[in-house]
Amino acid sequence: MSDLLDRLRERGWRLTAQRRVVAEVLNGDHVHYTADEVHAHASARLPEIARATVYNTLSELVAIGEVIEVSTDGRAKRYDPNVRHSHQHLVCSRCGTIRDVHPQGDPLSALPEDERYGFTISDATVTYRGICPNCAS
Amino acid sequence: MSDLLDRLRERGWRLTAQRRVVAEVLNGDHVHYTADEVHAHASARLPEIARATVYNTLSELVAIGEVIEVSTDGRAKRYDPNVRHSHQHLVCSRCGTIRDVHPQGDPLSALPEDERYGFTISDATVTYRGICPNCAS
DNA sequence: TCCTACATTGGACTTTGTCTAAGTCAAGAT
DNA sequence: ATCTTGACTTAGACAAAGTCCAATGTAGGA
Ligand SMILES: [Mn+2]
Ligand SMILES: [Mn+2]
Ligand SMILES: [Zn+2]
Ligand SMILES: [Zn+2]
Repeated sequence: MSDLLDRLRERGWRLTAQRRVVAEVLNGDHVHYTADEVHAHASARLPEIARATVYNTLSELVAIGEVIEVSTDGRAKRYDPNVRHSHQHLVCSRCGTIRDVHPQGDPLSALPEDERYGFTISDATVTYRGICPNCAS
Repeated sequence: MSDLLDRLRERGWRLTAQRRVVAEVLNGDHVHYTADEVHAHASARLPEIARATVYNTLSELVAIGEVIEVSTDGRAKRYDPNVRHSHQHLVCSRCGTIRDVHPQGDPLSALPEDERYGFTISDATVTYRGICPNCAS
């Protein structure tokens, strides 16, 4: 569970107070915050941080590959610091809770050649949906 | 390739001029329009149709299961009249073109029991991403 | 310490979608 | 054929999520 902040320091990323708190918010397992949630958490530590800065920082983290953008529904995108192991997501249809999952096998190999339409395919993302134990009870 | 309009008539759906043109727009293979695109196409036939009516109609079509809502990116949702055969999507990362695909096997069986976190899983959607032949050349 | 290229800010703006109150109409009943 | 009525449509206000910009601030190298 290498810390996002550590990874950024190693890269020699220009480190401002704002970028630091954003990186600190994006830490832990199964973390999938929206930009607004990141802003809310960051504001607790650095009240004057601007919404635009959170968006800027998240976009840059995604661009350099240190954070993944996840859109599980048609709502706000979520930001995921778990880039170490490629993974997929399991989402509760009711409350929106998200868990990281690691399905076996390669979904890409399940797609027949005659259905590739000449595309150069680079990636397959899988989203599992269901009801979490909390919402079921 | 049963026509969406036919399916709606069979259901005894209240048929207005507005609903008719929306259903006519959502016809064909690999059709995945955004609400705005549906509105644009519908306006060509019925200029006074309101944006809200398009949204209302699409929501109802989704609710009764005659159209599927697809969100491949974090942008606008897309509406898909192909509900006959369950399918997945192949998306061009550059131009956004979408093709229907039918991968082999059940992605659900690839998810180990110990990674289900007590969820009752009902569905798995797969999105393949790559560059289409048009964008590659 | 100074400089400056890069980061931050607040607010306007855009895109996508929802909501409501008032007007219209499809289709069953007479 | 006309009436009736609940369902449908409309315009525009509103909301959520995200982008853009010109002015201002600052991290980090010289
Ligand atoms: Mn994740
Ligand atoms: Mn489709
Ligand atoms: Zn839940
Ligand atoms: Zn393309």
